[in-house]
Amino acid sequence: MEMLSNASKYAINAVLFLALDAHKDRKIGVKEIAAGIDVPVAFLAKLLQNLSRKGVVSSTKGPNGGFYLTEENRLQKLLVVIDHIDGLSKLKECVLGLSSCNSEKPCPMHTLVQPLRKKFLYELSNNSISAFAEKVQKGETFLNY
Amino acid sequence: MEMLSNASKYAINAVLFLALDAHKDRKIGVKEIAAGIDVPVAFLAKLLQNLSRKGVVSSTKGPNGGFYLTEENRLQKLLVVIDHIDGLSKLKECVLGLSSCNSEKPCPMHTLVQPLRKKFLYELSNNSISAFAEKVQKGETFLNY
DNA sequence: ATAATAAAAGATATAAAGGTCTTATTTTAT
DNA sequence: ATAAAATAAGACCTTTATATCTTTTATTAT
Repeated sequence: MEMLSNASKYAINAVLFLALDAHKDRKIGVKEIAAGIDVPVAFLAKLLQNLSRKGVVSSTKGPNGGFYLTEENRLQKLLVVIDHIDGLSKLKECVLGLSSCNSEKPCPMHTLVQPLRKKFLYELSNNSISAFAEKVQKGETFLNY
Repeated sequence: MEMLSNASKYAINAVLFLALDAHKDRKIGVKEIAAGIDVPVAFLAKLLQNLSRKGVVSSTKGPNGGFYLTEENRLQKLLVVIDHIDGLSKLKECVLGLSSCNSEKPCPMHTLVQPLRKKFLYELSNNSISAFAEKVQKGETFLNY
């Protein structure tokens, strides 16, 4: 159940950090973000550049530039972050690596794992970045770096 | 939800293969196992040596030697295989990598992930190697390599 | 005893993930 | 226009996981 690469973890943390702290007129530089979420700055820069190219986050260069989220960005499901960084294939392959495993011919772990994965994917593909951020703003969940 | 390393996947496959096909008087060499489950033979040899040292599987050298499972081996929970290969720490750390995350101060993914992990760990720590193998023998699950 | 067989052990190689550093490029304020 | 600030891009380095190869040790059958 180590589900996410460091890359995806960092990216999700950064996106939620931006959702909470950044706005169109309050852009945040990668150094500040990296310091804020305690991850390697150059590595995070790469991830944010990727997400920016894919339209998951927004950015502008130059003085007072930085990363931020538009309304459109915020409405995206959290799963798109994982999708663009790690891809979803690993989340869907047989847990034992069997190519023949499926619901008709389930491997010995399939009936255990399949419902868990389904729940995981369902929640992350039905809740937006905003939705997760709001749970933090309401004090229901926490991001203490 | 890529939960297991290749090493753990290979090891589980090998252990279940042994549970199904090997006995005290029908030991199986690593070449045959690796061919049987379609994994790299030298890599699998290392894994089985580890598991043998830890008492998860049994082995004897020389002609007619090979790997097999004793009754004692078979009664162990499947989780011990993962534990000895990958360790369990990764299965228990915060999915977002936050050291401060716990049930009192849950991260935004904690309430989703925690029950899934709990279920996963519960089943693997309560069902023996035999139990998983029997589901295959009964035709309830499948191992088609 | 000896030869053959198979695991055990150790050294080495390759690939992928994680991470850093340097050089553009774009934007803004002066 | 120019300098400064920040992202973008590309090359590079390190570590871990994956995988292989060679040598040693133990066991068995002859």
